[in-house]
Amino acid sequence: MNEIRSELVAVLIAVQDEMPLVLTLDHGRNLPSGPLETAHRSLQRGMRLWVEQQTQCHLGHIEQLYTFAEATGEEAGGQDQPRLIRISYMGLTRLEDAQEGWRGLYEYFPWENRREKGAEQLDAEIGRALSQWAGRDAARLWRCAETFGLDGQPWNDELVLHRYELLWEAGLLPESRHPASWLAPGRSMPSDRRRILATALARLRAKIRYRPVVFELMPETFTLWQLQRTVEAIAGRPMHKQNFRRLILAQDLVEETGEAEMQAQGRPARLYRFKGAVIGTRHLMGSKLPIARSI
Amino acid sequence: MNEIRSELVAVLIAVQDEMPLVLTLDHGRNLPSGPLETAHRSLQRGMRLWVEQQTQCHLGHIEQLYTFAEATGEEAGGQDQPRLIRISYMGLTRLEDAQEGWRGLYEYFPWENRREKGAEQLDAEIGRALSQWAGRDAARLWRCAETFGLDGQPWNDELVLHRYELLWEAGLLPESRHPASWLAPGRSMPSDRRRILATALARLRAKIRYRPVVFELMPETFTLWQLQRTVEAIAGRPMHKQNFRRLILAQDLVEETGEAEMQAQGRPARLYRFKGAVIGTRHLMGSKLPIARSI
DNA sequence: CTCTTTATGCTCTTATTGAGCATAATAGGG
DNA sequence: CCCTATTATGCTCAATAAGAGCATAAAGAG
Repeated sequence: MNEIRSELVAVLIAVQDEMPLVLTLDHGRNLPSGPLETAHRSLQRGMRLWVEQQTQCHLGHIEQLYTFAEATGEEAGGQDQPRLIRISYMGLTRLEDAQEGWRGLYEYFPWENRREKGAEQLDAEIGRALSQWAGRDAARLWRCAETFGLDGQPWNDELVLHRYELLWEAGLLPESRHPASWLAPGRSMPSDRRRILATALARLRAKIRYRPVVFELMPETFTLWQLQRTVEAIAGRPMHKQNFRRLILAQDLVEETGEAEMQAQGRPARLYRFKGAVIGTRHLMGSKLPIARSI
Repeated sequence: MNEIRSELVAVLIAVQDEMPLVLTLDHGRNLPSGPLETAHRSLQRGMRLWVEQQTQCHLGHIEQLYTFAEATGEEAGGQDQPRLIRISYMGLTRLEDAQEGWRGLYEYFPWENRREKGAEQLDAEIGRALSQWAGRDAARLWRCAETFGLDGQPWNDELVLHRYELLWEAGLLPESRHPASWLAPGRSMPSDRRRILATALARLRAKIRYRPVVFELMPETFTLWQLQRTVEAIAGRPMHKQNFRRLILAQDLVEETGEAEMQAQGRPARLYRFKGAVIGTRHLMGSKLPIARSI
């Protein structure tokens, strides 16, 4: 049995101004991390207390992501010995107003944000670089097409981690083992931290489809349009407005507050609140969303 | 930074005679576990090598499950210090013939196997015990109904872990903190090992819906009926035969070998093989299955 | 040859999803 | 006050997918 250092890594996610944000340190180059405390009954509980103490954010849904091991100290290689275990967690929170350290998640993964027009051009550039890497290797070509929705393949928004790993293998990231000359745009992070971020986004996109965790990112009351924009922010792509309402309302997840929100223009929108929170059974209720897994 | 002991725990799963099996030690009371080796590039790779060396099983799909922490040594309590980290993995494998140590997974979770008639009676017993625990607490009652499909609620086969935890809380398991007089049937395991098993089954049931991992549990060639029985073994419930074929064939996941299997009786069934294996892109291909998430 | 058994093919009904048109309620400008 | 721009909400229709059952095919047993 070996002696091993260990730490918790937290990926805290919020949504503001229709953009997903993540809490970072060191000018966006690092993620919050801290020592492992098992005094509290469970890792998850320890994680929650630690984060809430450090950041004054109240955490909603918490989810363990992945445990990484790293050969640390003596420059890795064939060394058999000392190492570091990193247990990563994702936590969702509401952000009242602009705060220190929160950065746009898509700064790290520009290709994952497909809500605006710029997407096609970036796709083309990445596609070119990938096909250069793939060469004539059929398996590679197929994998690129499936992962990035090239050659008429549909885009699957849950493949965040697959895409990150493919770019890494293809040498298109600064953190790749052998970086190519052309690099994909986007802010990088040292070590495997950006990989942890990718894991978090993938998990969140998957989760949001079938568990009502979006509401953890919303204010107490909200309009259906705000809810939709939040879901779109996470899914990274636009959805059909009327169908979104239909699905949400059909599921009996929300109830009207009776009030309406006045904006600058247009008909006022009704305000809703999440029903599940009352009974405290949100971890069980489903929440289907009209995000096609692929287009 | 604390010094922490750590180990890998493996949940190896196979399917034989239409029953899911798990590799155990110590007469079914323990799971294989071993030291953590990070010499190999990644935990996952280390896990694979270690398992294949120990068991002579070739592992197909491998998936990290969860990392648990445990205050070990001085009887836990408010102790702040030494502890053990358990990183659990699930691995799928093919089993040629009967081998030492493999036990039926449903021996540990009889209530998860809903393919035979006995299900209703067990449901009723568990339902009674649960409603006694819930008393007049509305939230508890609601949770029991949702989790175990009581009071007309649909049964959701992915809630394996939820059900296990609910039984634990309700004191209906030997490993519960305060066991009740009536206990749910099923083989138990010390510590949190049965919880790890539940995590594995939940993850497998979820995975099998959208990634073609079933094929890792199948022989090279198989009939559609065998495939269906394997899926049913994992999902724990029966499915509609004709619709199963329709869905599988529509997805272009398998191809005919041209041969047929002769059984004792009836028309011979065509043999198929999994197509994805050839290109090695199985981790991307979808595989929708006609298991309704709930009935 | 007939009956039993299992495999396979096909249809019909019923959700569910995708897409778009139509109407309602507000503000602002003439 | 009326007209227009703008956003919210309601509703319909077509395309797809899912659930359930009947019908036919191909084998062995008697």
